[in-house]
Amino acid sequence: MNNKPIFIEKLRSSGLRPTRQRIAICELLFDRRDTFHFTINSLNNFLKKSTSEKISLATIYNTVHAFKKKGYLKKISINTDKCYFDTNVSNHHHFFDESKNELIDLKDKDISNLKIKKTIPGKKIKSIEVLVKIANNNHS
Amino acid sequence: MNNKPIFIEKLRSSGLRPTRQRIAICELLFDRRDTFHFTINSLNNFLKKSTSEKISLATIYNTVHAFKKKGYLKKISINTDKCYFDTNVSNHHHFFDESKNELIDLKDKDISNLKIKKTIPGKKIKSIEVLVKIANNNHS
DNA sequence: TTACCTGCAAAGAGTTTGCAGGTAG
DNA sequence: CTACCTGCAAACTCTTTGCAGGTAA
Repeated sequence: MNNKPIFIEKLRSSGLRPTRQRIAICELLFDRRDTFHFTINSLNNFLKKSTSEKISLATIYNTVHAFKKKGYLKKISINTDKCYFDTNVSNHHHFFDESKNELIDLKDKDISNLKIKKTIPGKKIKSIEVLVKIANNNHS
Repeated sequence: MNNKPIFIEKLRSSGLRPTRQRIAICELLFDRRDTFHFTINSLNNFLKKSTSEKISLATIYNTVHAFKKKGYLKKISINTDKCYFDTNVSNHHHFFDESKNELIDLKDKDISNLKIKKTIPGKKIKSIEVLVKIANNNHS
């Protein structure tokens, strides 16, 4: 499919100029049905394969951060030293497969209804994230 | 209170030599009723205040990692670029106060019973962590 | 005495920044 | 033409490592 015009419009309407690099990143990230999880480094590798032209690391950082600021991407925390990003910005949870260092989406319905019973005066809840770490059965 | 002999014994029984530095770190981390949350950097700052002698950063890293390996500390993930550690190694969850960049413990009873309904063949659950981000009411 | 530990400084990994040249509008 | 964007390299932050000297047992 060719969604390039859609991405150009998406960028433009966000106040981001639709440069070749940004369009290539959009195509890689958003031209798919499933959620896409990545680190800057893995994104760089994917881009090397999908685009003939080289996109500098700095540009990838810039673009990912711009997309995050625009709400197109979400940052996810794991006890790993890398930042993971997720193209699924809706409220959802994750499996983290420690055997493969890979994130898997969990839908809301995959988790029993979650209620936080404690409140802190003057503070409001911004988000609730559940991270379920998994590993191969034969793992120690 | 003076629990130094207890810490010396704790270290020794873990196969760690009870050096001045390690004892000072033990006293700061474990000589308290409450859970203590810290980053390497904040620990360094606390140590500067609590101990007259300087403890090098490398030693703090070594010691914290040794303690983590021994199960005395736990690493916690947050969408922040720093590593947080927790002296409460039991299974529990956290508030992360984005206004103060501060962790607060959530007891199991503070959260409704959590069930993961999805399974992945060949994988088993290693841990379940809930992170509830909070911020001041007046925050944007 | 010997194995282990500490402190320093250098090296690494991941990320950010400054700036000159390039490009969209 | 002008503001914005890219690529490079240098800088930065956090963490790890190598090694010489110090310390526990």
